[in-house]
Amino acid sequence: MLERMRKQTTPDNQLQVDHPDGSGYLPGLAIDMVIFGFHEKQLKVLLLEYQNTNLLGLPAGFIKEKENLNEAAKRALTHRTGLHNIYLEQYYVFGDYSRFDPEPLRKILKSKGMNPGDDHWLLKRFVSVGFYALVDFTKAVPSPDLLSERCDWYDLANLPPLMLDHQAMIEKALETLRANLDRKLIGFNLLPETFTMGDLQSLYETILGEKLNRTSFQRKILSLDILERLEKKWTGGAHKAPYLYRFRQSREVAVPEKSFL
Amino acid sequence: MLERMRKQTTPDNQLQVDHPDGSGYLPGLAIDMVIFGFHEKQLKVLLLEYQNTNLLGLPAGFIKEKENLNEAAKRALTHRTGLHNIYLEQYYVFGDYSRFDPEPLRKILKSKGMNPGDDHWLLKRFVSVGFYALVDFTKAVPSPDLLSERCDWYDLANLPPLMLDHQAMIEKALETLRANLDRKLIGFNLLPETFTMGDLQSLYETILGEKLNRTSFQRKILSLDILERLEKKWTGGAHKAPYLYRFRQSREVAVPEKSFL
DNA sequence: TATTATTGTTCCACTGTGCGACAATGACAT
DNA sequence: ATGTCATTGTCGCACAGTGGAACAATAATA
Repeated sequence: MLERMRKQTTPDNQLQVDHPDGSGYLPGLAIDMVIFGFHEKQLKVLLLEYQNTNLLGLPAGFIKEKENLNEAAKRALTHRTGLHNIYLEQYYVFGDYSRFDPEPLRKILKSKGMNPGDDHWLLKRFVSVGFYALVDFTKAVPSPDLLSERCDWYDLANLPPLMLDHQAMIEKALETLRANLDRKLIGFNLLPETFTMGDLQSLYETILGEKLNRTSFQRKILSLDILERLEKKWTGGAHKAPYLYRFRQSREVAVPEKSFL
Repeated sequence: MLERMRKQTTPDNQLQVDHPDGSGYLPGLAIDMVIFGFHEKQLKVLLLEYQNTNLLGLPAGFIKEKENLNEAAKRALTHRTGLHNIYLEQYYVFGDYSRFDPEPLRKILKSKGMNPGDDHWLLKRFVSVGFYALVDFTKAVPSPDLLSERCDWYDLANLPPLMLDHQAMIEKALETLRANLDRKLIGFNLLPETFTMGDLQSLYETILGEKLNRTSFQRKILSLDILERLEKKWTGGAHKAPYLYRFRQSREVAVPEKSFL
């Protein structure tokens, strides 16, 4: 009984960085994750900071020899955010040879007191599968991995310089999110469980990068019959209090739709 | 002068199948291609047939150590169809461990007179990047690869049993094509250079799997202002001859659009 | 109690779509 | 030649969906 209760989620951060051949993982294949959040009308991205290197980059992951690719991505996502059951989707494979540049990783490993040879598995060419995830900013608890010092949210609109091609990876993820936003109902994954119509609209406006008509937006969203209206919210604002809504469907599944905006 | 004229497209089929470690290629990573064609109101897929094995499968490819992933896919596509400048897009990475099954490949290698050991590189686990391509059926010249006996078109609506998870790969490719069809203008890549409005409509109907209204379809497509009307066609049919149209834009680039159907 | 900002809702003009109608046409049969 | 027939190009109309103005309701503040 007690054993069962004490049982922790495996830390599973036991990446064999010091083992030069990376045994146990598929060689040459990595996962890079763009984890989106939304807070104060701004899109956020979760980034890792590596100590003493001035380097910032996307959370990454590797695939175990007998593990599913998508499971490996879920695993990495859970470790960075503490969250389960998150909207997560492959969006592109970054496979250009020109991506290959071992220097940032070498710098990071050295900062960890290692002196990896040129044949260290982390310094070889990687093809990287890009995933993006949509999380509830208020629930995520960012935590760094073995190689990094900090894990924190950054404003998407104001990103610092990133290592390798991570900037381009984020841009492509945002493109994909934009394209999917009006075909699937995935936006809700970025909001807390209850929200106002204004919250939802400003989320859509931020992602799409354009103003939307207030009445049309409200009418369209409500006509989809996916929201449940709750009691009034009482904001601190000097104005009529808006209703709170809750998303009806399981927040996981994307409802296939004709473009609805 | 003559040398230049005689110069052939590199056969480049020199896959080192007999070399047990597959040197020169990225390990554990493959490309599988769903090549779509359209003929007589039917969607077609290009499949490879392996002699004496009763096995059918999708054209595949591997990535050279210093090659871009997308270039490797282009290379494979060109070798199977003889065509350059074809619409080609990544659509999903198949990375489940359960895909791993060396038996079909072993059978194929044996049929080629080889007796590969369990550690032969082609018998290891592969993660496969799925691409789909849209080609002009009338221009493609299917040709098999080193391991296969024949390369031919098959009716998508009536597929024979396929090896591994290739059936699911095709289904997912079709889903993606469907979703993209009304956001980008990629359908034209499946038609010859000139076509009638009826051809175009039946292409859309076949891909989407539903009847479309004739007058609305015509009005919508023409309003996009992407077609050039040519002289009349004269069909053998006992009815009014339809106009021929030609796609204006480069047939390569997908025009981003709000969903237009 | 008045003011102010925001929200919920209604209304109306405009656009786009589904669909029926009809004339035009090209091949074939008679 | 003439009539038949299937298909195509085009028009018109009813209907639905959208953008945007307008207005009343309301919650905090002055």
